[in-house]
Amino acid sequence: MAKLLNRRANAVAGRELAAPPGNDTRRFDSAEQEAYLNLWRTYDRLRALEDALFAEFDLTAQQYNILRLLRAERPRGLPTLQLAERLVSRAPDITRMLDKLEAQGRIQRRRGEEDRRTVFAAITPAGVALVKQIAKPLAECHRRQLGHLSSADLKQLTQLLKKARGPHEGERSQWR
Amino acid sequence: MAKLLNRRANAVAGRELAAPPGNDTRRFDSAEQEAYLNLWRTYDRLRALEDALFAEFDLTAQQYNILRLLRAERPRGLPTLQLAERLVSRAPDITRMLDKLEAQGRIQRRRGEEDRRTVFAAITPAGVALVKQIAKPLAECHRRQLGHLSSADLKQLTQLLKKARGPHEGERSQWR
DNA sequence: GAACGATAGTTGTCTGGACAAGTATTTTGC
DNA sequence: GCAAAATACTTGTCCAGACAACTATCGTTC
Repeated sequence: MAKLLNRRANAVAGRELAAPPGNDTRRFDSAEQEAYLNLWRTYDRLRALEDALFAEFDLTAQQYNILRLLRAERPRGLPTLQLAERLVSRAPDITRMLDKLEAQGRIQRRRGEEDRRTVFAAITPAGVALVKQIAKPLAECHRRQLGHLSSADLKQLTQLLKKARGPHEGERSQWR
Repeated sequence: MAKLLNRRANAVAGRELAAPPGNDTRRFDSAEQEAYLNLWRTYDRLRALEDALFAEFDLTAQQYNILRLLRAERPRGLPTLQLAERLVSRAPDITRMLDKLEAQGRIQRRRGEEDRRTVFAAITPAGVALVKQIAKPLAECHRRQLGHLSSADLKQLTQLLKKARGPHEGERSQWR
């Protein structure tokens, strides 16, 4: 796009908003804003890759994460709201997400026996099979997403991301 | 959450999935996956803060970004699709987003004169006033989001995020 | 042990995002 | 210079996510 972008940059030059050129922060109001918008953008780009893969299996990223968590909790499963807490992003519609997975035969639900308010969700053999089937293409997808980063970069990125959200994780969060 | 998490960790211990403990990667299949899920989670947490702020002004984050971009392109504005390209995350429904902003009096639209297929969107004085009004609380929000990171951490995080999405930005992207 | 509040999900309903098909205008090929 | 292809949106329609109100069950209090 070199050409197009340059044209645009020129078009803007000389306007009141002009900021010190050669400064990467010129389009941003602060370093915090720049970091946040880059976070958003990077998430959006990488997410698009995953979404395309999951779509092939008629699944969403959140649904896959539910199956992943339930596979680790076999065979008992987890109560609905505990499951929701562990998901990557908050899910006020956890009930309906589980409805769909159940309709697809990928999970099962049953009332808790001690506490009849709770509903345990557990992965079915079909669900496990699906997770297995996705494993390899998903690993390849992760490599396409981030495989170009060195191991050190990956580690550092992960650390910085944790540090960035640190103050915003609840005390009880699984993500602390 | 220390207590709760430990309780759960114990509950899981001894199950088939048990992995080398003391290893931060234990819940993940690869370093790439760990980085990606941390990206997703961090985005989700920080985003929640911004959303709450924008909601006070009856605005979404995407809408604000539209106004921000248009303010930088005063007074001419931008053709609809060029605007969509520059947004942080892709927006197939750019038309309706602009519909709403127009209905709220925050932008104006007019047909292009040279090319009557294009529609230029430009920010109105009311839109500019709104952006100004939000500026201060938003800057505070950004400080709450990421103000706990050092300047060096912020810079490094931004750099790593750019590097991470590098191969996934189109040639013509504004975000290269 | 009945009443009140807390907990665990579920359902109603609205908004926003996604894909695809449709319309108006311009550019291209011959 | 006209038909066909490309461009720049717009509209139809569906599905996912969000908040709030609702139901069922449990714990607590007196």
